[in-house]
Amino acid sequence: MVRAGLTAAKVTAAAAEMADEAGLDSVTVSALARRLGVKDASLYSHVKNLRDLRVRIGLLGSEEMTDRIGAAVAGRAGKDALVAFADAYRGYALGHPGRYAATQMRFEPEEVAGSVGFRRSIELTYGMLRAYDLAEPDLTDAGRLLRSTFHGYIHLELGGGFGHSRDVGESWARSLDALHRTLENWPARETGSK
Amino acid sequence: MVRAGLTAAKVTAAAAEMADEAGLDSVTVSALARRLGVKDASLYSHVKNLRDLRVRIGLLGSEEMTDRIGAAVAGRAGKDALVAFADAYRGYALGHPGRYAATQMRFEPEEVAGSVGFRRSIELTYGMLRAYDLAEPDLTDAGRLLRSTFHGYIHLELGGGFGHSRDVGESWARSLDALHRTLENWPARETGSK
DNA sequence: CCTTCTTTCCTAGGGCTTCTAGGAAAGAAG
DNA sequence: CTTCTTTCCTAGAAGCCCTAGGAAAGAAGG
Repeated sequence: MVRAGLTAAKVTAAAAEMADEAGLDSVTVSALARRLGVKDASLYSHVKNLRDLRVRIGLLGSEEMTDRIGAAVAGRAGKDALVAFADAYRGYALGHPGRYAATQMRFEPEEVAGSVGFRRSIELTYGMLRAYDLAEPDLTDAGRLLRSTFHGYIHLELGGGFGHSRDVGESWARSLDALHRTLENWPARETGSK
Repeated sequence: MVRAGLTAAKVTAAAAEMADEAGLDSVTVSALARRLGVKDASLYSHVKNLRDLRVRIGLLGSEEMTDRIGAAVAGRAGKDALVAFADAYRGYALGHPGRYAATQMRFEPEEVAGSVGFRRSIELTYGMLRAYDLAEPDLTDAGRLLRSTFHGYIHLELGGGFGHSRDVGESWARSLDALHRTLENWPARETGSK
C-alpha cells in the first residue's frame, strides 16, 4: 500500500484550490478524496467533517488575505492606505473566490478561537481609519460601512450581479474616491440637515 | 388517497417559509416533501428540480421586495427617498432572510426572463438617484456603490458579522447619512485631490 | 351517468453524498 | 527488532436528488 502522505494542512490546501476552481459548494469530502487519490473515509483522519473542512479553508483564506492587506498598507496613510487596503482586498477575493467565500461563513466562536486572521483584519481596518481622526462610535460606524461596501462589491461582482457595459474596476476606483471623501467629511452627530 | 392539492405556487410559498425559518441551504426537496406531507417524488410534478425550487423562492422574494420598496419611496425624493428605500430594503431582508438570500443567487438569463422583480429593482434605484442629478457613467457607479453597501450591510448583519456592542440600526442610519452626502458631492472625474 | 383525459401522487430504484466502526499496514520510536 | 502511532482501508447505514412507470382523483365531454 503506497501512502499518499496527507496531513491536515495538505488536505486543506487541496480543498482551497478546489474551492477557487469550482466554488465552495463543490468542495465535498468525496470529491476531495477523488482528487487526492484516496477513499472518502481516509479524510476523516485529518478533518472532523465537511463543516470543519470548509472552516479550515476560511481560516486559511483570512490569514492569506490579511497578510496581503498588511503588506499593502504598510507605510501608507490616508487615501493611499484606503486604496491599497481596498485593492488588496478585492484582488485577493477575485483571485481566490472560493477561499474568500469561505471567510464569509457564519463561524462559531470556538472555530475561530485559535486563528489570527480575523483579529488582524479588525486591527488593520482600525489602523487604516486612524488617519481620518474619528472617535467612537463613529469609528465603528465607519468601519462597518467600509466592510459592507467592500464585501458587497465583491459579492455582487463575483455573483455576476453587475452588467457588462461599464468596467467594474473603474466603478470601484470611483467608489473608493467617494468613500474617501465620505470619511473625511464624516457627518456630525444629530445632523438635522437634509 | 386524499390529495394534498398542491400547485407550484403553494410549493414555492412553503419553500419560502422554510427558507426564512431555517436558511436557504436547508430547503431540500425531501425536507419540503416531509413538511407538505407528501413523498419526495411528488414534488417533481410541480418543480423541475432543487435548483428550480430555489430560483422560484428568489423570484418571489424579488417581487415582494420591490413591491415594498416601491410603496416606500412613492412620493419621496432626495434623502427621504434614499432612507425609505434603504429601510424598506433592510426591513425586508431581515424579516425574510431566506427569501433574500435566494434573490442573491447567480441566475441564468432564461431563469429571470419572465420575472418583473429584478427589472423593477433597477428602475427603482435609478428613480431614487434622479434627485442627485448625476450623468452616466456616474449614475452607474453610484448605483453600484449603493447596491453594494446595502447588500454588504445586510449580508454581514445576517451572518452575525457585526459585534454586539454598537446598535446596528444606528450604524445603519449614520451610514445612510454619509451616503446621502456622498451622492450630493459625487466627485468630479479625474480628481487629482488627495 | 359514464367515458375519457389530465393532473396529482405513488412505489421502486439508481446513484451520489456524509460519516462511523473496525481492522490492516506503513513508518517512527524505543 | 519490537512496540506504538498514524494513515489508510473495507463495509455499511442513512440521507439526499431524481427518473420511470403506474394508479387514482377530479375535470371535461358526450
